[in-house]
Amino acid sequence: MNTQTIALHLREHNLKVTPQRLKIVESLNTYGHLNIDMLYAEVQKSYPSVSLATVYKNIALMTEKQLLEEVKIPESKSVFEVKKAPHHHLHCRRCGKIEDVVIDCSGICRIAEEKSGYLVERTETVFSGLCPDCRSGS
Amino acid sequence: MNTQTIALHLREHNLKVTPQRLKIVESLNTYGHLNIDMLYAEVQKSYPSVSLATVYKNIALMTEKQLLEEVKIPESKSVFEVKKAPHHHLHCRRCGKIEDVVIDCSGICRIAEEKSGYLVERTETVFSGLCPDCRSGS
DNA sequence: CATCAAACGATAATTATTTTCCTTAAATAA
DNA sequence: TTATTTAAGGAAAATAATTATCGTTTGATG
Ligand SMILES: [Mn+2]
Ligand SMILES: [Mn+2]
Ligand SMILES: [Zn+2]
Ligand SMILES: [Zn+2]
Repeated sequence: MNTQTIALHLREHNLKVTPQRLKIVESLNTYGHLNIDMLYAEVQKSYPSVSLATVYKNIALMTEKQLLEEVKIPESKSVFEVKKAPHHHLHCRRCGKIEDVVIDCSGICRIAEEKSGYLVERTETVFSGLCPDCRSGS
Repeated sequence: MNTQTIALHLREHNLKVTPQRLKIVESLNTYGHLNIDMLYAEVQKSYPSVSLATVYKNIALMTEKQLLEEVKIPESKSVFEVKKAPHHHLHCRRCGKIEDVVIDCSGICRIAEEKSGYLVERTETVFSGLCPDCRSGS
């Protein structure tokens, strides 16, 4: 996703296109999943005078507008990502890496509905363990 | 789980059996999943002079000792529960109810491993939607 | 009951997040 | 291009959440 596309998305949501916002979204495009502190550090690289409040305000705003999404990971800080098609997450307990994985969960989802009587609209799964690198002791 | 059993569990982990701790665990037994504020309010009912710090300290301690477990729910505060066999959660976006559901996830778990090369040790799923009550407009 | 360490409550300190308010800059139209 | 409008930025204050400190109390043990 390039700058033009990001700008377009911001405008679609009636958000002004500012360099700080572009940088936030670009950082997320580059790294996938970042927490507040990492995001602040990234933006600071390009805009040393950026305020932490600006990062907070923009993340909150863009998350509200469904441009970004918060992912809650067991035993660690929430990370944010650019919203995309529904998917699930892998989390390495050793190096902290977070990766996407697309899996069809309709099966267990249907079972959950049958067992509980709930109407399930959304399923979020986090698989925790060891990534390939950390598995092989490297 | 009765008071004696809870006391036993506390002692097993070298934790002194205090009325505040008993009340915390009893509250979780009664309500299943509670966040910090609800837990503090519950303990206050029996011990009006309890300190919020005591609740925080005990939750942290008992979670470390694996007596309790934190559950992170999308778009809402973390809740705590007494640790039990692995299971998943249902969350009603309307009334906030949180329920357990036992589902075999070994299938999608294996698929996640194959797709990613990760070694998956733990799978946490939160199904969000509407509980039976909220479904039927009540 | 006496002893001792752990836990408690009160409160201070720290960390995280949100709000305020004035200045700056993006969007839009002249 | 420039002027106007308004949202967004930065700095700092305010608030919320969590953790640490410390003197006192209490549970465990003998
Ligand atoms: Mn993702
Ligand atoms: Mn549960
Ligand atoms: Zn790893
Ligand atoms: Zn409900």
